[in-house]
Amino acid sequence: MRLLIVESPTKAATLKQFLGKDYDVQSSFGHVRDLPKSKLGIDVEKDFEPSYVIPTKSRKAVNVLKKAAKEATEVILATDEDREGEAIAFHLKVALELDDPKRIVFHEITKQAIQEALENPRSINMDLVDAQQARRILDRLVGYKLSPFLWKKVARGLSAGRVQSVAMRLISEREKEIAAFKPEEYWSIEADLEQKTTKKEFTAQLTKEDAKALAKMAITSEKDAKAILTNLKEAAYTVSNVEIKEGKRNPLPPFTTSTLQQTAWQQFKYPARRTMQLAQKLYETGLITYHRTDSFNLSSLSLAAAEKVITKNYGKEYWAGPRRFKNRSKGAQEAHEAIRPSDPAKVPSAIKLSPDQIKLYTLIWNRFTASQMKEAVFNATTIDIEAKSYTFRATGQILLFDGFLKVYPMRFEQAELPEVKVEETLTLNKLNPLQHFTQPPPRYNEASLIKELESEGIGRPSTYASIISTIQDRNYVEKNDDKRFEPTEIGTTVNDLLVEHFPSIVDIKFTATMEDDLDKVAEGTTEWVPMIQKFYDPFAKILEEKYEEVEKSDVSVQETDEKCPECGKPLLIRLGRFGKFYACSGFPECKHTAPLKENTLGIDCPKCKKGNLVAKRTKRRTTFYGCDKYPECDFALWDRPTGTKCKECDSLLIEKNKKVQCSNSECSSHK
DNA sequence: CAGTGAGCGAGCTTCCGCTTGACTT
Repeated sequence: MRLLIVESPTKAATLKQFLGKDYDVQSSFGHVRDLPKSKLGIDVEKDFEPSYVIPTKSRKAVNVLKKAAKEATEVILATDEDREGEAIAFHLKVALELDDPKRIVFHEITKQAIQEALENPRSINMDLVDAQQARRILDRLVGYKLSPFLWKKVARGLSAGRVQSVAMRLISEREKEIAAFKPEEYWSIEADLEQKTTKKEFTAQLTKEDAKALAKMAITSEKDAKAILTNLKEAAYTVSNVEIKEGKRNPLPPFTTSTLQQTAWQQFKYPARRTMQLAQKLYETGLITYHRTDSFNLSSLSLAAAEKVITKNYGKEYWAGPRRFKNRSKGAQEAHEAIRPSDPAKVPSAIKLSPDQIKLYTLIWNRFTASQMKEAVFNATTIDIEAKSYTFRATGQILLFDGFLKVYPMRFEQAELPEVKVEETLTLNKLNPLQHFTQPPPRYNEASLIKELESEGIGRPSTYASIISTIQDRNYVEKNDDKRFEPTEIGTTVNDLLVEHFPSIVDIKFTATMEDDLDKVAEGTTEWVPMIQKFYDPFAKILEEKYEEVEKSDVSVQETDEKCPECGKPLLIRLGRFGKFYACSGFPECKHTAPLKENTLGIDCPKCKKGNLVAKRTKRRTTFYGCDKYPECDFALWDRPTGTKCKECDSLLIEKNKKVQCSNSECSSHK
């Protein structure tokens, strides 16, 4: 019996079917050894020697694997072919006390690919393992050195890291751009025109004055726009150019983790976490390929299956021939295929699952199938019309062949234009001046943040969802009513502090530079210890200086003119983990605290009559409304009070599911 | 349904990336 170890139990089960009775196939459930959670675990004085432990979570898997290894004639490590996979193989070797395990890799789960892999074993690539160790150690040093700095200088429980701090910075900087943004007025002018012979109407946009493009015409006020309208009085509208071109639109590549998360957000508003939970189920059920991937690769088998499905369901003219896509994103490791249906012949309508799972499977199936379908073809018409010194332009497009759009619809605005000839004059029905204002850049949502992180090579498919959780768990950001991220006070404070004092760490390019260095380690051209040393020495020195230089009171304490209602000493505004609050300067003798006035609702507490109601959060981040005199008064409501009282019982009215009702469940008007 | 702060000492918070359940809402 030979033992073959992979990372995922689902993959193990699939492989078992291919390998038969002579093989025991087990899974490691990811990494099996890691740095200890409760301390740094790196001896910075001794060439950054790491002390790895087997986390309690991995203990069970390691025991099972140890036993299986003892019974096996041979152990084959078949973890993923990337940095992390190689490191898992190495840690398995150590944890299972293996002498000379075979190391194999395969990219497809087919009989042939597995056979080939088994015939070409190699040993563990220690350069690649070292690159992973360097990555792990650097992340630990940054995270476990900077976080305690924040505890000391801002508030306990905060955190910083190579990835999360840059994600936070993106959000923070976007907010600053929005705050600094000054909208500028501009105008456009459109002409409603009509062909004299057919009476067909269409609209054209003013694009030029003489040869000057619209942007340079600087129509920045109603006065400017009106001046043009005056100039155009009694002008003749003559067609000066007609151009008809055939356009093509190509399908998008199949999904990777990041594009699946983005699209599921755009189409269904699923948070990344939810998408991953659903995808996990689909993967375990055997319906889709592995869902944590950055690769667009498609196996030959899947391409052959796509041909069959497309010709059968849509006709031969919809089959594009096998289409392959290249990944251009930074830091892609491509250990897996793209996310696609395991068996494209399983059309979504034949699947029996929960509605949410079907929705996601359908999306994955459509995207994959469309990626192998013919491009959409359309006619694009451009008509230029001259009126005095001005040029107007009308554009239209007509779909000639839907191609992949049949399966994966994308925005396509069909617009038909009349058949006009050069020098033909048109009737002007109306000129419409339209006022616009330039818009600030939009705040990030889950989709746009993941997109930005991926394009900078920050984070990995397995971590995008957790990055989003982390910055919310730390109260650094909140989702607004549009589900877009806004920084909190504590988030802004931490970001500004890191940007000011540790600019190189929270530099958006930091990860890209690190990856270049890691590549050199993986190639064997650089040693990992000097690489880390070169980073750590200046970092440790700056950190030491900053412990001296930065004063906590400058960061998180503000003085006020107000007096403590309990003891009369001056009140301070302190910044804690959950935002700003009033605190007595006489602490610890006086323990008075209160929420900021601007956070209260301006509604008196109906129970103690002294307090004011304020929105608060539970530990699970759900909002409730309580008395600001807590703990003296424990009045609280789940739903937002309107500020008016019930006519029947004098209790507060609340807003529930967009309807107003009485907060008193005993009251006859409760419902 | 409810936190946060100071300073003394204890003990604890914290990173990223690989993988699933075992928990409870």
